[in-house]
Amino acid sequence: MAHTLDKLDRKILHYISQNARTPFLEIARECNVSGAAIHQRVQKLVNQGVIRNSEFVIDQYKVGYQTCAYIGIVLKNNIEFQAVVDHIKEIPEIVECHYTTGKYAMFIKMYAKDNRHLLRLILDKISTIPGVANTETFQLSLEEIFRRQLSTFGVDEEK
Amino acid sequence: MAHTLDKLDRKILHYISQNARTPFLEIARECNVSGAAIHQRVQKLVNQGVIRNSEFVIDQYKVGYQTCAYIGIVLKNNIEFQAVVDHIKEIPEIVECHYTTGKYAMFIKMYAKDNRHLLRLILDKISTIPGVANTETFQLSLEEIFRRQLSTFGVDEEK
DNA sequence: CATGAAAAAGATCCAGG
DNA sequence: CCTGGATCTTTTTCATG
Repeated sequence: MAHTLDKLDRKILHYISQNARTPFLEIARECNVSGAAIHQRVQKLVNQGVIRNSEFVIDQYKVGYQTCAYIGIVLKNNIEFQAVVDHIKEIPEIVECHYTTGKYAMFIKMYAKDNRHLLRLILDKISTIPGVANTETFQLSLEEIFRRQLSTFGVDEEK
Repeated sequence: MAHTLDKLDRKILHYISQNARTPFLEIARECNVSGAAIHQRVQKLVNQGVIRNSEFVIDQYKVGYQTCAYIGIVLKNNIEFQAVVDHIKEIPEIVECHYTTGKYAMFIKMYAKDNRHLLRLILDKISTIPGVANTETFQLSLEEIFRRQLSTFGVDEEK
């Protein structure tokens, strides 16, 4: 299940997970291997699915989305999750969707332009999905304290 | 505050937010402009802070982190947030940290290798931070339903 | 699996409109 | 703010150890 990553793999992940445009040759120099080696390793990691994709991270606040919230969703009894997920997926403002154990059936992360927009999305788009019993909103303050990627890639597995 | 993005800016953001290694020349072809134009636009977006950074997205499950949780944190009265944040930042398994309004003072996202590790992190690392009154954990199921970036960049602002 | 060298593709710079 | 072209950098391929 968990892939075995050696030191070089982890070093590569460390660099490219912080900056997807780091030149492979630069990583190669840091690691004292050839550029081709980095290229082959990255290729392998992509094939193994360890690397999912790459993306430029956009500052949502600067493109007009001033509000963000986590929302816990409680479902009615005997509801088929997948049907609800299908509806969730149709709402572009929702950027993450997870199943949870405990209090809520699902947990989502959603952006909105402002508080009014947030309320409209919850009342008009989410609460009206068949099967949704109720929701609880945890509104995040405008200031995101930090956001980063996990950087302790499989430390302790092998050497 | 919110930057005005025209159609071309949005198209560029659309492509590079899905794949940070999309060649600019390819985007240029799609948009019927020169490669230099894309280059200049991206530069501008970076300078404006609309583009924050780029990253390769790692599959945490494949590198040994089987568990993920959102955790709401309640603080004791009269606690200085920053001191708590400083402690939070020291825990590498925590990948997001936000202030929240309402029930909790803060909301974090944290990865762990397994349930035992998760519990250890909560009890030994988080609960012991001076000022933390209590925490509530929403454990996410192993299967992340989806995760994507917001793709409706400032739609409706200008043309 | 790594290497170095060669070929192909892309990024960056710049003068000009 | 765009363009085309020159130039420099990076990626990718491949034969070899």
